[in-house]
Amino acid sequence: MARYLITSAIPYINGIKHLGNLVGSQLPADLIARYMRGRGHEVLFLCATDEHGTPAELAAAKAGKPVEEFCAEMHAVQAEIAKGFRLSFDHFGRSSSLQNRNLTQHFAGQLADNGYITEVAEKQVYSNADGRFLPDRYIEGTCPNCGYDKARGDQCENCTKQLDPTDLIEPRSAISGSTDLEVRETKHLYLRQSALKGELSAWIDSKTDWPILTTSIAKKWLNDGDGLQDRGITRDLHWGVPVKKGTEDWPGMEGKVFYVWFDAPIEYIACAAEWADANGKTDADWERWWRTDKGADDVTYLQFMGKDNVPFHTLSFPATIMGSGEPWKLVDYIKSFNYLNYDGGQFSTSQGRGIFMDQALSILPSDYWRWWLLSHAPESSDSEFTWENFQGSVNKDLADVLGNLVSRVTKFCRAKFGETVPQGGPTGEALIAELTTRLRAYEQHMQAMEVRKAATELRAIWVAGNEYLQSAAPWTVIKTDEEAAKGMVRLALNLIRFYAVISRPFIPDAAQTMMDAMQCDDWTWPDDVATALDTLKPGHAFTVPEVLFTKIADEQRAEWQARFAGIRA
RNA sequence: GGGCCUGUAGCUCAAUGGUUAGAGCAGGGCGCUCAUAACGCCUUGGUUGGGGGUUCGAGUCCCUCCGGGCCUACCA
Repeated sequence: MARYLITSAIPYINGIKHLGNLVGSQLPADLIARYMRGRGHEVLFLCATDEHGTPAELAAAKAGKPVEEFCAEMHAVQAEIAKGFRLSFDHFGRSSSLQNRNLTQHFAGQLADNGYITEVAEKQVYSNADGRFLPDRYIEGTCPNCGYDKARGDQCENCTKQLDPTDLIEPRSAISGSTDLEVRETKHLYLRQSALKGELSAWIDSKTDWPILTTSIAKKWLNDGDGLQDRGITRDLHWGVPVKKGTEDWPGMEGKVFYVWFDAPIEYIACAAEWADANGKTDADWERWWRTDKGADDVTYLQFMGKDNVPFHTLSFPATIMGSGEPWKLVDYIKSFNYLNYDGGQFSTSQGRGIFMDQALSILPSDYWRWWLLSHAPESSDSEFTWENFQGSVNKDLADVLGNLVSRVTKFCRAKFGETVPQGGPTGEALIAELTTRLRAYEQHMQAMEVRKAATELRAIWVAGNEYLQSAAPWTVIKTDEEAAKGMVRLALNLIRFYAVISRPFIPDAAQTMMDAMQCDDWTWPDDVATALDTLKPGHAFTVPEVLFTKIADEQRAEWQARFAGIRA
């Protein structure tokens, strides 16, 4: 038995995420977590909400609530939706937790002690009307290059020219519209990533099996221009982890907080501590997942994220760990994803375009979404959601191939032999051979985290069941050889339980329904297919389940297509 | 501007430089009647974005052009 630490990129607190966010991190992480558990491995699967930063402050203000209250509410909302999608986190934490505050301050202190922190005085735009410093992109004005009047302080969206906020003509606050802006000097802490460049490069170079998407982004940042740059890790905000050097005050840093991207990955660690605290466990219980000097040597650590998160996970966070000089576990494999597009354009949180997680669950059960999203995961390039494709996949794969198989087997048996597994002769050698080959391929794809290929193989395994029934034809055989027909049906009933076990990572609810119908609770992974298909013995009672998957009708599809075309209400 | 990814059948995708470029869906035909009008079998469909090059051999490697996308360090 191996041990797997699995983390999903932590979703930002601000609002409900769309299906593109889901398929890029939480969902594939859940797939692998469930699979590894199914294989009998010890798994700690962690996720959290990323709560600090300017957008959270602004959203809270807009909602007329204290930011702490806003975040607590949104965390509860996201936790509920995660449950709805059956995301099997061992703990769903919060980056604003006390554990993360302490740990973030601890790391900063370690980094400072080891000489990896420098203080930099810089000039930044301050808005008197808003009473806050403005990040570059929160300043708008006219582009000096093309004259576009909604250019942002970091870049003009119209002509794509990179800008400095002071370049803008007639700059104004994007928050209040105020033009009462001034440039102030402020001091910030920088993480000296440049001093760790060699170590980071060697580490990245050693990861030859990582997705190209992951390593190419890391190498770009390492080698582009002057190489890896130091990064500011503090901000002039109220909402965040107060800047401290361990437990000591940090002179000159009063009133400042750490940058969200400094404390967010540390939450992966703090979340394990939250998990321990929430479950009456000791420090040793979580440290054995994270400290290589306290038992984490045999842990394999897998991270899942969208491509926009890659620089922070390949460089900044590892730099934090390396620079601490402490034996924290570094990630072993980073699975990164491209983006999911929606009907010819992008999913957009700000424009409310596409399907959001709560909306998805309001129209169809989670398994429908899980299956489509995972079997179309944007692994090698951006992929595209269309309602036609979704309807086709769900109806064909889930309803026709798998759902109908369960129906035909259980109903045939009930009609001919009653609701118990019949006694019959041996059968199905060819099927067992095929399933064995395909199951091994499925396992390899899951181990390699090739999500699409795993889904394809799983579907082929379902199809094999229909092929078997069609060629065995118990409905014909029963007329001349009842014993043989009974053997076929017994095998087919066992096939349902077998499918429940191996399909559970993709479609946990349907798997549970299938298992319940077989009145069984044996989720043992089928290392030997022949043995697995002999689990339900003659005389074992079963029930005919409700239809596993209802098909999506054309009218429904058209209605949803229209409903989600425009702006989110 | 720079870097990276990507372009393969109507659609969604496969193919360590090595047989005749393969699957699923959609389309066509046949079979079956247990089943959610479901299932199975057979089948149509390709100048691998264009052009050039390297090689005994290129979807794959190189150059170039065209299209799509992402990143470019103070959003997260």
